[in-house]
Amino acid sequence: MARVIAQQWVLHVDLDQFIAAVEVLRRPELAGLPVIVGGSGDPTQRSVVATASYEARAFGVQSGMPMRLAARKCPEAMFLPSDREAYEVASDQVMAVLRTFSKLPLRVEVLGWDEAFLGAATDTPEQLAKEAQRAVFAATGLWCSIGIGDNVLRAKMATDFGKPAGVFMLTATNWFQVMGDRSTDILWGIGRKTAKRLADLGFSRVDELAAADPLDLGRQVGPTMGPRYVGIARGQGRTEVLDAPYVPRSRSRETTFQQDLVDWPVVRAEVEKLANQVAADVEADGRLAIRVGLKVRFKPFDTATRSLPLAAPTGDAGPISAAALDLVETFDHDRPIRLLGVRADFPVDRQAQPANPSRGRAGLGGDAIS
DNA sequence: TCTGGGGTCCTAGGACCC
DNA sequence: TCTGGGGTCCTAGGACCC
Repeated sequence: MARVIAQQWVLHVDLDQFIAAVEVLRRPELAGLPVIVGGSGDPTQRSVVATASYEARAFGVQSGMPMRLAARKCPEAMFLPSDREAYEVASDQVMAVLRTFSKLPLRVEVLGWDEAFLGAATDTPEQLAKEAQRAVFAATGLWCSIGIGDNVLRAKMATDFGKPAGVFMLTATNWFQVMGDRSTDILWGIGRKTAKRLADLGFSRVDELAAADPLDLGRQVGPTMGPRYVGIARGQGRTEVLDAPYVPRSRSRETTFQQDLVDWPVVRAEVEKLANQVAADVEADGRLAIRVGLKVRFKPFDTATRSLPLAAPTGDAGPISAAALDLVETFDHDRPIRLLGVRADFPVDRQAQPANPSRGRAGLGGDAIS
């Protein structure tokens, strides 16, 4: 008798209102109330909403929204400061559960604090998803939603339909039925700007973009991006879950000042501070930087960046901050500064496979685009 | 827009070279 | 100087994601 091989599935695990949920866990009296987390917790300061609880979202508060605006929409909310360390601890617990809860061999690809792909060969993916939800809740008190797909893109897109605390499956079979008439900007990798550009070219809906000729679109938006957008609209994506460790391409630190900087010696001092932090991060990675970049955001909100190769690869604060200070002199000294940022780049190893392509831009690939 | 911080990747244009 | 035709590298900016 032929041995039946279980089907390969991708599960996308996404914690529900993660940051707000972690805050409510340690302050149970906040349960059921509108909670908004971001910045220092003072909604009159320059910052944005990191996460709003479902109760706060009912008032129109969303992630990424300026805190001042959130405070206007929902003045009775509890405003809390963002506490990275607490979220990292909670995230590590969740990822540890995902690596161990099942007897099946699983691949785990971490996408961020509150997201991961699971790769598994099973004929009962819904059952596996529910086991994962129960295991995460039992260990951490946090609920997650899970999207199941035949590749990473479909799994990722499925999750939103399962929220909160549910499971949803999206495959080649129901992709167009579920997604076809939606606007392209809900797709992973297509944002507001690109959706507008595509709409101007006649592709507003997912099914319209999916029917486009990849090479034609490539001529209009670039040879890489054209075929990629069409592939995304068709629901195509990588089928393997990559559990290789994440290898950063760069390290950066930036600060938005509560009052714009106008005093150049202060600007230099802030750049040096940031450069020293970046150098410490580089050193902690045990790697050598080859290039340093400086980002300057002027009043009101226009941003410029400049960068310089280092004379020799280094992890030392001396040359990194010297390069950042050289760069700062090339900018306009007469304009108030809202933000400063320093970045160090590592060499790109063209041999190495992207260690974790789902960080940053959408990590697609896999299926050929025909 | 009142618009954070930490990342990744792609593209266009200029510089440079033969 | 009335100024070729690539190829490649570097840089800044833009778009996107969590």
